[in-house]
This record gives sequence, structure tokens and C-alpha cells, in this order.
Amino acid sequence: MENPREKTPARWEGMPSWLLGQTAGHAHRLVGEGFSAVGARGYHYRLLATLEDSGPASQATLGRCSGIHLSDMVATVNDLADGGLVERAPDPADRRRNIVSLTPAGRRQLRRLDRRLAECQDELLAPLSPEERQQFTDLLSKLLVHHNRGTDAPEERWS
Amino acid sequence: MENPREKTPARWEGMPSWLLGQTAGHAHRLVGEGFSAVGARGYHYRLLATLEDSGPASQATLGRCSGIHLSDMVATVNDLADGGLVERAPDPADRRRNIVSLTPAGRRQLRRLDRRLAECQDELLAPLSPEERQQFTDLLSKLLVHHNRGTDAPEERWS
DNA sequence: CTCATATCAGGCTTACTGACATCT
DNA sequence: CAGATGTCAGTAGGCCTGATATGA
Repeated sequence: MENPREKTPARWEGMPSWLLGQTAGHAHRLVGEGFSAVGARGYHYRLLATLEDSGPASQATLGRCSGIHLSDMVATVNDLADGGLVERAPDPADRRRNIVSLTPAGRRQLRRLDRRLAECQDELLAPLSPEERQQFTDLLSKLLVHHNRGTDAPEERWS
Repeated sequence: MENPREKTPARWEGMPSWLLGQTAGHAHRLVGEGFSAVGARGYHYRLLATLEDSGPASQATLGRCSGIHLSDMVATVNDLADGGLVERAPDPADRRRNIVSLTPAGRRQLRRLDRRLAECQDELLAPLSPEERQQFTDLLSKLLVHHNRGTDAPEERWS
């Protein structure tokens, strides 16, 4: 016991950065649980989705499209290749490269993950009305655009 | 080049969970940079702030107040004690316990961190109007309350 | 005996940094 | 030669699990 009220609300709990981090933590947990229920992680989904959208490509290209670091790409491709969800084949035109492509099993897994992900969005936003959901994503997008200035796309300046 | 437009916007980039995670990442980075500029991390701030709000206490109590895991508490107290920001003294009334208390230097560091943190909030929310900032924290709080049901406080039920 | 306390060792995910060999 | 590619090793923060020793 020693101090009956160990529940003085901490001074940081009202800070936007804290609220944001906590909420993102819940979202991350929800999505992570949804994915791990079918034996996948975030990187797996992102790579599979990128493969379906861009077609077979080298690991470096996939890294640029998916935002996955080249170092992490190695392990991610290893994981998915071990499960037969992608195939890694040497590029005959450039012997440095591996061409990674989606297998039918990978495409089926991607379907499952897409479904899981959509369910998680709904669970995440459950307490918000449709208008609030729109507000919420608008505000997040506004913040994101602001803080991504210069670091995101080369944005092809000077024509 | 091989594929001129490697910039097909990925399918997950509009998802609320993704926007949330990215924005939280920026917030985390901003705060982390602010703290590390004075040689601290998030746990350091939380422990210092808890000590100022609750007064000297055992590590277990501080863990409950600050939300820092007991295992991490050990290292956090070590860090701060090495820098002379807190003191760890055995509790004469219970020899299992260490009584951790804030030093004057710790209090000064806490001032600096409080100031940094406030600056970061402003930088984080820079693109939002005062009304939007209010909306934003309201929406986050709403989500947080929802997803914290049952896991937060014992909420003394039955009578 | 059971419980609380403190400690230590390690895992986890996402993100990054560096070194390196290979090939263009 | 510079530069791209793939691989491996390691870091970091925050959160977690477990095992252990000690004392209440």
C-alpha cells in the first residue's frame, strides 16, 4: 500500500505526442495481431502488396517502392520464400540482381492480409462517426504532408 | 532505371492505421531528438517527472505510476543515478526496496526536458489551427479511451 | 508458503548504419 | 574507376516475457 493513490495522472498523458503514440500503439497491436494470426508481419504484407502492384522486380527496386530498407528486404524475402509465397530468381541480364516474384500462394496470402487489414481499420476507428473518421484522416494527412516535406519524394523540381 | 515510375502510391498509404503510425513516428522522432539533445530518453523523462509528482518511492511503485516496466526500471534508474540525477538508497523499513529520489540536478534536467517537450508539441502540430489541434486531441482521446477499456485502471467495480 | 521486490538476460518490430563482396 | 546490388552484422527505443534471489 504505502501510498493509497498511485494514480496521479502523469503530466505527459495529455500531450498530443503521447496521445498519438499511444493510439498508434493500439493500431500497431491490432494490425500486428491480425497479421500474425495468419503468420505474417508488416513487412511481409508490404512486400506482397508491392509485388502485386508493381510486378516482379529486383530487391532494390522493391525496397524503393515499398519503403522497406534493403537490409530488411533480405530477411523479408527470405521469410516469404521459405513459405513459398515469393520466388527469388537470378536476373540473367544483370547478375547482381535477384528477381522476386509472387507465387499463387503468395497472392492468396495477400488476399487474407488485405481482408484482415480492412477489419482492423474498422476496429481501430470503431468509436468514431463517419464524419469524425474523415476529420481524423484529414488531420493526420495534413500533419504528415507537413512533416514529410523534402524527405519523401524527389518531387521533380526545376522542370 | 528499368521502370521509370517507381512511384505507384502503395495501397496501404491511405489506411488510418498507416497514417497514424507514420505521424506517430514523426512525433516520436521529434521528441526523441529534443530529449537526446540534452542526453535523455523517454524513460528518463517519465521517471524524473514521476519522481517530482509522487516524491521518493520504491522502483516498483515508480513503475506502476510511470508505466515503465520493472525490468526497464532497473536500467533507467541506473542511467539517471550514473548521471547524478536520482539517488538510490536502501529502505530501512523493507530491505527488499530501494528508495529512489530526485536530486537538484535531476530537477534541473526535468525543467529542460519539460521545455523541450512543449516545443516539440508545437512543432508537431505546426500545420494545424488552434481549433484543429483541439479536434485532433479530442479524436485521439476518444480512440484511446475506447481501446483502453479494462486494461487501464482497476476502476473499482462492485460497490 | 505465498507474495513483493529487484535484477538480469533475452525477445520483439520497425527503422536505420556500416562493412563487404560482387557485378555493371 | 564510380556506382548499383545483395548480404550480414549491429544499433536504437519502447515494450514485453522469463528466470532468479532475496526478503516480507
